[in-house]
Amino acid sequence: MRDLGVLGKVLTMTTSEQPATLRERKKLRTRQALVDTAVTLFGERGFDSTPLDALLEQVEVSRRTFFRNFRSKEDVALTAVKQLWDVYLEVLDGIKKSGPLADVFLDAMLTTLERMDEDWYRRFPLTLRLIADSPALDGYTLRHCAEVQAEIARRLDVQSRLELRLLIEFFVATWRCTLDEWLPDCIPGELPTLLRRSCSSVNSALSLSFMA
Amino acid sequence: MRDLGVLGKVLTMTTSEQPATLRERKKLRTRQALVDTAVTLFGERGFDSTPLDALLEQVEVSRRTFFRNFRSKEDVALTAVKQLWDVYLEVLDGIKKSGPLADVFLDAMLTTLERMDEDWYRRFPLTLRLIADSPALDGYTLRHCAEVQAEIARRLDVQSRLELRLLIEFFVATWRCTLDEWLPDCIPGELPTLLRRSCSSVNSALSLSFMA
DNA sequence: GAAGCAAACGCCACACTGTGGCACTTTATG
DNA sequence: CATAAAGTGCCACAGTGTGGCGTTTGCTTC
Repeated sequence: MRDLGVLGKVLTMTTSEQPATLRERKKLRTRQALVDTAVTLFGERGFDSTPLDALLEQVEVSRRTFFRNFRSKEDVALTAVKQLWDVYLEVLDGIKKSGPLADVFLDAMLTTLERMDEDWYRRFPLTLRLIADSPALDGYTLRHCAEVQAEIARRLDVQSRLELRLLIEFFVATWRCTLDEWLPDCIPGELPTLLRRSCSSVNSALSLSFMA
Repeated sequence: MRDLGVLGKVLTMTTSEQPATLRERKKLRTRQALVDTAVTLFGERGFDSTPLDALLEQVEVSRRTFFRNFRSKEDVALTAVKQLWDVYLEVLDGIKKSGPLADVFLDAMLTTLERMDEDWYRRFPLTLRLIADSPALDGYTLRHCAEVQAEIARRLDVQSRLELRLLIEFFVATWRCTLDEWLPDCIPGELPTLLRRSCSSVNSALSLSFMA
């Protein structure tokens, strides 16, 4: 529970395992409060222009406690993003077997999207808007993606490391492009459709030419 | 000269246009000193563990002056990266005409690499090592890449925006993979070779499968 | 249930980054 | 030479993130 790492589970909300001890439940409750309040508060007042103290005041926690749970102001804002990739890595471990890797990556994401619960689908779009409005948050997110990509590569075993690295980069890039298309409306049911479309556009994208 | 934007020319070292006025030459001299000292100083003591004051003290500039020239500590460290993309955008404007876009992107980068001077090939590897050692710097770099990508997309005109966006993402991702392969030795002459190899691996990467 | 223990918390002080105000110096210009 | 403008330095401040340390709170064992 002292993980706090960029990888590794951040909040155990997806598997809904209730911690036995009261202490851990309390701790988890304040973390949840911080996450929820952060997304809404930053959404109202803007991430960059909202001091961390405003969040701490509202949730009534000291700064010391906050930084024991999150490594930075960006960290708490991006919880939804981290949760997605945590689940994705779990899913990938479960289903990686055979066939084209590109399909495996896509299927894993589709499965991941099915696993996320309603609350996540409420917070995730809010988080995406925060990212779109704050370059600092965007940089932090991209960095997180890079670490996830390295983790994916670490768990797979193929002939060419370069080609594996490239494929992972392409898949995550495609995912991010898909999110940009999803962003305006953010209808949960459309996300898998958009992702499939993006993936099926990859080949024509590579052979793209100038307009006539 | 008051640009300071993430895009747009940072230092006019590539085209070597001497500013007429003494004032501008002075200013440029301090900027050069800051850039040079930053790369070496951060290289010796580490980016994260070197306070900005150490740099200011060595160059003998006040903090106020520094922040008039650079927008952040990361900014001055990444000058070489920014210069590369500045030149790339220039080159792209000059040669974009017809044929497959993927080839255009690759050719533009090869031309760009030819245009960079010896001093840049000295500073760029140092900068890459700084990035590899500092997550904060890495995030900043990725964010800069994203802005460059948006700028490239803005300057081109093709049928499908999504496919264009994808292709640009893929190219830049390929470039970053190439840099990782180049990093250990950093022999200038090998960079074009490695880049060509990465680009020619794209298709096989997309059809990658698990090991037998 | 009481004593003891460990985890979590709050408070305080500090280092570092980045910004704004204002006075002072230097350079360009008439 | 005088004046305006650009550049600089100094000072103070807001915000983020860290470490020390005493105190509270929940857990454990008798």
